[in-house]
Amino acid sequence: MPGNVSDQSQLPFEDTEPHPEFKPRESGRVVRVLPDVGGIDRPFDYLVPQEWENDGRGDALEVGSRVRIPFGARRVAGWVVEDQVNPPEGVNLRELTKLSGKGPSLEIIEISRWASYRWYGRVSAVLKTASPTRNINRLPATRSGVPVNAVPPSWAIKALEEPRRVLRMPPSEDPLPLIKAAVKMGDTLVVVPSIEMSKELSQNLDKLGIPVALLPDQWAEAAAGGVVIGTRSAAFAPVRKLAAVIVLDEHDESLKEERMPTWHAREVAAERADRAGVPCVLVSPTPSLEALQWGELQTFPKIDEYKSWPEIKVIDRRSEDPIRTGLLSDALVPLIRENNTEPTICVLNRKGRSRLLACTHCGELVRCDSHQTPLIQDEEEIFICPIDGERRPQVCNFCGSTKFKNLRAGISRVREEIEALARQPVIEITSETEGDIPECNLYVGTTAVLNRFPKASQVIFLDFDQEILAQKFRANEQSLALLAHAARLVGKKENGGKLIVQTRQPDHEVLRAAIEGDPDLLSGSELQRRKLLNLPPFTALAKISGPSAPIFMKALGKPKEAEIMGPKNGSWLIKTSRSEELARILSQVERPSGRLRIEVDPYDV
DNA sequence: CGGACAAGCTGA
DNA sequence: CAGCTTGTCCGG
Repeated sequence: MPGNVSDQSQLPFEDTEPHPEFKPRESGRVVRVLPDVGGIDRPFDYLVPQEWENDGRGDALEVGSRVRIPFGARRVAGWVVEDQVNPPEGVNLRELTKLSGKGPSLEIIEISRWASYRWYGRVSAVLKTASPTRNINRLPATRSGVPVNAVPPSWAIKALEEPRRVLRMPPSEDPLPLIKAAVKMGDTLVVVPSIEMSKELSQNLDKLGIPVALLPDQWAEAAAGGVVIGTRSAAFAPVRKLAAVIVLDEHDESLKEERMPTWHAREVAAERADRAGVPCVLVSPTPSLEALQWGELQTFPKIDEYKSWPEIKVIDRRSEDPIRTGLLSDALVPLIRENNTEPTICVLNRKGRSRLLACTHCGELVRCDSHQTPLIQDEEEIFICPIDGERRPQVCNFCGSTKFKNLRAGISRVREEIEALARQPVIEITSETEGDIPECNLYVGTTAVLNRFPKASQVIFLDFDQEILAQKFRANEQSLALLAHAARLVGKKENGGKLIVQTRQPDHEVLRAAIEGDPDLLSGSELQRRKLLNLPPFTALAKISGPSAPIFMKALGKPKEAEIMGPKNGSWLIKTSRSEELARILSQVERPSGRLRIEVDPYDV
């Protein structure tokens, strides 16, 4: 993970120096307010109403306070970002309208400004995530200093001894001892990738008598002090006196914000720890290359790690006849007919009834006229463009035939096939599946299916080559992380759970790493590969897209520190050797009006 | 972002 | 030229 952006001179708006010899003018106290309005990234000065100084609101008003302000013709919310400022000459100051409540502290405002510079975006967008969801006027009693009786295991103590620690924790190991060890040190921030994990953790800590503020709902409790747990946005959570920072499953993609600025919770959390001078532990069964670059790796004994990964059964499909067997090999049949106490989960990363169709008559692929992308077969008789949702009847564009064969089966069809082969009901689950899932022995779904079950007796990857051959530069890393995720559902080797992987590349390093329970088998070669190809974490990337992208790129010119690629499908890539350089180059361009998306550190190019 | 105001387009 | 759309500017 790239280092800190220490040069603060480029930050979105200038801090004026504190004013030791500040003289209150007759006109009264003036604060600088950043409006909570999309598209605005500049603070404005306001007068604090005279009566506020008498009724206590003046004392409550501080940097970070949420206020309402008159702004042009309307009233909007905003954050006080500076107190007791000397406004520029010749502006007619207006008065604050309302003190709405507490907001992010100066520390959080500063980290927000850093993040908006580091990932190119508006400060107000970040401050929004850092703010409570409802108005908070007073804080509850503090939960700091709750005694923790348990003696932490030595690995947990060791993990917290290093300022920048990467803890490779085997898939089925419990992170709770680490959190307890951190809580012994003081107020701790724990960032996790999913709501489910944050809830489970907070319940487990509650059981131990350690109360937890669960973000984003319990902002006030967090600000009062104690242990704070939450998903991505919790990287900006208030913590009273930060003593340690822990990021669980730091490799998980959901820790990255999708909207602009595209900040990564792992890096924000690490930066906070760094600024506070407290230890930061990034935990993962399969640490990201970014993390390995950033800190000191700590692992469990090899034998423990090996035992924590489940048994992995590889079904080598190279010798099979793909026409006859399709996605389901003969070796799979007895496995899906099994009945266990926990369900069997089949994973296939495809959506829709069918993903790739060809005309049986002329062999032409079914594609969208405007996007050239393969159309999805939805209900019978209809093709749908995955990009704009345009519908088209099932007629070949070239020869008018109405018969098609599917070259790659989608989930719906596979479900039917599995059901026939397994002789028992199968339920399909995708990311769109909502609500309670009926009880069943066999499920099939996209990778989203893994998030729906805490346990499984076996997880079957129907087409693992789809994962390892994906045209993404992180495909290998993501594939191993996927196996680690599944490994958690089926448990350790001694629990008897199994992962079953159908592949034509049984010797692939991703599979070898999982089989041996040794992520080093992948990360070593992966680091080399990335270095050779000049990819992150050895370089920094930004993807520029949107209608205003051409204007932005024109204004950017050709900086000599950057390599510019594109345009490809209307978007450009900017590559520099370091993220500091990238942030500096981007910040020097005047932002054009109109829609523009700048994705710094994209997961995929 | 959204309002205010200005400049361009349309229809009678 | 009213009535409407589209564009540009600006907010303390």
